[in-house]
Parts: sequence; structure tokens; C-alpha cells
Amino acid sequence: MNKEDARAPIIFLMGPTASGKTALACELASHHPIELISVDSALVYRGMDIGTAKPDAQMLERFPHRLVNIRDPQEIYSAADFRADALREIERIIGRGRIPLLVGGTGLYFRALDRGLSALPEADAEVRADLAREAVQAGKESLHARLAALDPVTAMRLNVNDIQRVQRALEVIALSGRPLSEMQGAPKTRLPYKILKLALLPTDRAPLHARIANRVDAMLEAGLVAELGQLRERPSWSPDLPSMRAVGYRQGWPYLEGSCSLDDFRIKAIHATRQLAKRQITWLRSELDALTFDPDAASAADKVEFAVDRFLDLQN
RNA sequence: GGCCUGGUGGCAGAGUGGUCAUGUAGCGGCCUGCAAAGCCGCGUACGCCGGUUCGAUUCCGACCCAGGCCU
Repeated sequence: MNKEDARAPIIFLMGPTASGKTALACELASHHPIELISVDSALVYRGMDIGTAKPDAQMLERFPHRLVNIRDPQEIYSAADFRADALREIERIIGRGRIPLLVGGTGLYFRALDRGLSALPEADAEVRADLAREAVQAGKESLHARLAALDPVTAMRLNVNDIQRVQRALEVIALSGRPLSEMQGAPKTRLPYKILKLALLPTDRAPLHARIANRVDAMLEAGLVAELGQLRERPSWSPDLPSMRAVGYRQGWPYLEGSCSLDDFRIKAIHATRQLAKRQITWLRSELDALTFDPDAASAADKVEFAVDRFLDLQN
């Protein structure tokens, strides 16, 4: 092994929803010394199986995925949690002499892992509640104006309507006493590994849209409504939980309450999934150092296989 | 065949004699502890042909189409 490149190899497999990531990852794991780590903000939740298109129990048994089913739906999981968990799992897998394959569609998680996060205070429920109250009482303009006084750089960057980020910026100041922009300016630590980035990027959106529609129908057939009902019955259930706002779940609550038809639910779920895929694709297009593959090309799997083989050969 | 009502962007749906409806879908983008979240941006649409007018999606006429009523 080359001395100046002794960093351990890891692989990223990124792609929008319904692009065939899971099947491809399992295929790779079946004949390479690869172990899987999920990079997905929804798969972390227990009890959310059908609507998240989580690999089924047999599949997970045969090809274990780290970071799947590690939270209850009332818990909040963050990009920082993910980064810490992923780093730990990567180390363990490397320690076993194997290669971590990070597979998923959450762009922020991949970026947080790869480029690092600034040393910021973590979310604080009390501060958030205060800021939410302030937003309702004083208004978003007032919130943004307050940020402009405390952190003009960040305020200029954020739209007044982007309440979520304006609140976060104010939260950071409240907890640390320092402006967000200042803390974000400090250097971050990047990943100390040799990364092969693979991206499944559809060139034509039509087949992706067709797969999405089929998948939503399959979910409904597989009992998505029953799954929603079970989640809805939990005493801690709230439509405002991050988990319950996920695609395929959020659109279901009106149906369960009888305020929209099943077909309405279905159509809204399909649209929301397409919009999710579109945002995921935008993340992928900014991954300039990734090898991209069209999942709808017949040769995609072979090409990925070839890229992985070559990458792994280079390590020996 | 006659009468009535209506034909507006992919869809829904306002409106006006002379920059702009709007919503939704779609497309492009942003993204540092909620991210499957949140946010920003993008559309000479006014059934067809004439006429009136400086100017018509808007007024007039014919025609076509749809729905309703009548014979």
C-alpha cells in the first residue's frame, strides 16, 4: 500500500428515493467485504417500515444496515447525531478489516459527514419553544430583524420567511452568546478516509416518477394505512414530530381523520415523493467528485460494480 | 333544429379595454444539530375567424366545442 495514502477506504452510495440504492448496496455486500451504514433520516425510526420503504426483516438480517431502527418516532435525530453515529460505525467496521458502504438519500447527512460540522451548540427544546412563541407573537419580520442586529451576516443570507433557519441562528446565539456566522467560519474537520463516491442520478425523470407511483401503490397495498393507524395511536403521537412529517406519513393524517379521500392521500403522497426526489437530485448535482450512474441504464449495476472493484483493488 | 350558459397556462380557478390574479402540479436552485424538513426563483394562458378601437382575453358578429333546456 502506498505510504502517503494509508487512509482507509470507504464508499458512499447516494441516490434519490426509488432509485434502487438498497438493492445495489446489498448486491455489493453479497460478494465484497463490505458492511452497510444507512444514511437516511427516516429509516432511523422504529415502527416506520412500510412508508419509508425500509428493507424488510429478512433483508436486514442478511445484510445488516447500521443506523436503522435506532430511534422511536417521538425522538429527534439530527445531522450531528448522524455524524457521530456514522463515525463510530465506520471505525468499528474498519477495525474488523472490512469496508464501510454508506448508502442513502439524505444529502445533508452525507455532507455533514464528509465536510464536517461547525462546533455549534445542539438544539435546545426550551429555547426553541421560546423562539416559536416569539415567532407567533411578534412575527417573522421581528425575528429576522432581531437576528439582523445580532448576526447581520447570517440575517442577510436568510430569507425572512425561512423561520426554521432564522430560529436556529437565534438559538445558537442564545446558547453560546456568539453569532452563528462567526462559529461557522472556523475550520471543520473532514473525513480522514479515502472515499469513493457513487451517485445514482437519473437522466430522465419519467421512469423515476413511474417507479415512485408504483411504490406508493405498493405501500398502500402492503398496509401503509394500518401502519399509520398504529403510529397515530401512540400517546406521544403528534403531527409536528419530525418523524411524523416524513413523506407518506404527513399526507396520511388528513385521510385518517376523514378529511380527505384515499385517492387524495395517494396522489399527495406521490407528489411529495417526487418533490423529495427532486431535492435529493439537487444535492447530488453538487457532488462534483462523485461518479454518476443513470439507474435506468441497463448497464448501471455493472458499471457500479466495476468502479467498486477498481477502487478496492487499488487498496491492496 | 331553436333557446340558454360557458369555453382562461398541465389542472383548479378569479379578473380586466392598455405592468401583476392566485392555488396546485412541474422545472431550476439554496441548504451547518427538525433535512423525507424548511426556503427562494421560473409560465405573452385567455376556443377559432373577423369587426370596433390608438390598443381586445375583456366590446360586437359569425363559427366550432361542451353542458343544460325546448321542439
